[in-house]
Amino acid sequence: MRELTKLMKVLSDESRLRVLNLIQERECCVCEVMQVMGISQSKASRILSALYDVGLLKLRREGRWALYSIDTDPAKGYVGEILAGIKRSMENDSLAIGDRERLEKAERVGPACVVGGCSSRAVEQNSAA
Amino acid sequence: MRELTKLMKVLSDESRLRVLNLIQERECCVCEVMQVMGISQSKASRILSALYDVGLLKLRREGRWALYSIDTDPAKGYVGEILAGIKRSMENDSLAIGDRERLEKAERVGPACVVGGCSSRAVEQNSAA
DNA sequence: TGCATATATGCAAGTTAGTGCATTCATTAC
DNA sequence: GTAATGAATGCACTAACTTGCATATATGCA
Repeated sequence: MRELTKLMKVLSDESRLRVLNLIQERECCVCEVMQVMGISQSKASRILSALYDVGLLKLRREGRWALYSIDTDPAKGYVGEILAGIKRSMENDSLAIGDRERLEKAERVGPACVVGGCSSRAVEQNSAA
Repeated sequence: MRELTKLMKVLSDESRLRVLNLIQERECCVCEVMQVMGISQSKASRILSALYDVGLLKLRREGRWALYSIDTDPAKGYVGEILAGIKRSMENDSLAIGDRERLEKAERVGPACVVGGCSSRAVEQNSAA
């Protein structure tokens, strides 16, 4: 029960749901997440850590990059069921669609670029959807 | 997205998940929920209201009683998917099992009894599960 | 060895959420 | 009508969460 509560708590934040949506699309590094969502590096890192801590993501290190992807542990079928529901609800969501589109164009350039403001196109939106 | 976030927020609290578990079992009134969970009347009412507000429950009035049950709106299939996952995770949870067992013995006696302490057997537990 | 880059984290401030108490509302019975 | 009962809610307080800023850690490269 504690485990379920923790899982649901992590999934109760819009930013985290949006990031989950990205990673359900493909493996991402921290800098890609911050690019696409237009958020700070610390925020992106914390979101990924939170999703990781409850077992939703797995981490693969490649050089300096931390690459996160969905951890499909077959032992916990109920998690997959919940994730499937979330994914389904985001299929037609305009905000989620926009994020996925930006993800296609995202490059693994590192956070420095974003700090400089070159990716200001992807400012965090007030979720009109 | 806002809608999904609101839903997940409501489902991110242990007490609310436990109540959901009860109502997935059968229709409940406020006083039954407070009996089974050993919580205050205002807390029980607020939990049910929260679940109701996001569309998870429907309300039926019978005399002085407010009877809540799962609202299975077919329009939002993703909600059913998430609920199914939650239900599945609670099937083998000891805390949820205990709640369901107490629900079998619960009577619709009204909150006055609980305040007096006659149902003190069902004190809220610190979720050992 | 030293510097640059990608990520993680301690701390502090602001915000939000959960809960008990008391009160109010709504329905029924007298 | 009034009283009683089940449920809902305003208020105040505490706890928990979120986030930005600054800093620390870790890896790669010269």
